[in-house]
Amino acid sequence: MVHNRISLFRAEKGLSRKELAAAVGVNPQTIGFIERGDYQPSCELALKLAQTFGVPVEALFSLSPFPPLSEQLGARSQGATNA
Amino acid sequence: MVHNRISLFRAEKGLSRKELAAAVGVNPQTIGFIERGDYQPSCELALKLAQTFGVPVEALFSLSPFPPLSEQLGARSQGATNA
DNA sequence: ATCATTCGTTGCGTATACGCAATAGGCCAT
DNA sequence: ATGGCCTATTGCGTATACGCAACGAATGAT
Repeated sequence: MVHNRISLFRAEKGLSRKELAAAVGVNPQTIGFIERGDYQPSCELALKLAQTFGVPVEALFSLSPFPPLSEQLGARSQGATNA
Repeated sequence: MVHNRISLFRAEKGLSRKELAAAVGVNPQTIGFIERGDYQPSCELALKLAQTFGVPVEALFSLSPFPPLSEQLGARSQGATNA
């Protein structure tokens, strides 16, 4: 299964699904389906999405689950990676 | 259209299509179809291929054509990038 | 209370990614 | 000359990615 962080990046850019869909040339529903994992994109769409957000494909899609943002940004209080 | 450099990396690793197919869990014909652009892989397969070769997806697949190896490796004699 | 925007979902259609089996040609052994 | 390995291709089947239209619900602005 493929995990993705599209909604995260979309939120950061302040884009609606409609806008993101227009940017990569698909239907807004398609973005929704992909975001919630109903289906995974083609390689081409993955490249376009990564290009739109200015990140590598691996930052958007992954074969293993993404860590929560708190962990990745170096949270201290709850004791994660750097205990 | 999506361009790819699978055959290049496969040649470097000395893998047959059968072996590469086994490594990523598809049929050997599927590798052949993808290599010659008959169809493009899913995002999941692209991730697995990139993982197998130890490169980012963008090194394997691209929305724009890949430059010839000679150019990328800094050829001098025929006058390319660094004239 | 209306209206716009966003999102979730469902249904139906088409294109295509993939599996599997079969065939055929090139090349390199023996 | 036979046999293996690699590759190309074709045909047929299924799963799924996508388009499009429609509807319902939630939010926010006026």
